[in-house]
Amino acid sequence: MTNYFSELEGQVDQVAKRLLGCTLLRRLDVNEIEVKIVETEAYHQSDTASHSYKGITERTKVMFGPAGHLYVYFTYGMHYCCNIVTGPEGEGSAVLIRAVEPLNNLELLEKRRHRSGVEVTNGPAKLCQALNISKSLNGHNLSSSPLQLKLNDPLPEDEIITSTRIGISNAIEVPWRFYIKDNNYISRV
DNA sequence: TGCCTGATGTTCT
DNA sequence: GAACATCAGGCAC
Repeated sequence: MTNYFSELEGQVDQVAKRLLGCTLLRRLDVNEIEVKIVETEAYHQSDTASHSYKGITERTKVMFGPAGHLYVYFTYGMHYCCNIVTGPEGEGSAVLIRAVEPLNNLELLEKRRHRSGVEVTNGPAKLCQALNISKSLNGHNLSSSPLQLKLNDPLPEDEIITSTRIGISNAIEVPWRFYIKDNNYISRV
């Protein structure tokens, strides 16, 4: 039996697509929150826009670790973003979770965000705030509580839209952003 | 409705 | 010392 996350060890852009439609289980106190991943972006060490491009540092070492772990970084002085580490150990690749769709406990998430509707989780820093993901979860193994990844059946190709990434200044032409067709929670069109 | 900018800290040069 | 995988509020149109 191979590792539960052996599917995450493939090409990072393929894994980014594979993660669409999968479920994240977040345990907050007594609540078990489920969200569906609806938008992702792939990052790889061969790619100038990636944190791992310049090699292993104290910050990026998690990206070079085994697949199925969480890479959380702090940015712009006030925001956290979370990535799922992919690829074989020693390769610096990860998938940024850009947007999720809440499947339960919506009121709790709205309360945490002081916002309602799609504004609760339609951005990488927004979903981290909603799910209380911060640096303490950096390097966390996603096969265990309090944050677990459930691999659902892969989505059919025609449900997935591919585009270039957003919010970055390098390698903006690389088409490594993926999202679910006709979903309200994607961050920008 | 849509652009512009301030907030704010970590990381790297 | 500058850049940064962002967000939300404010102001102009």
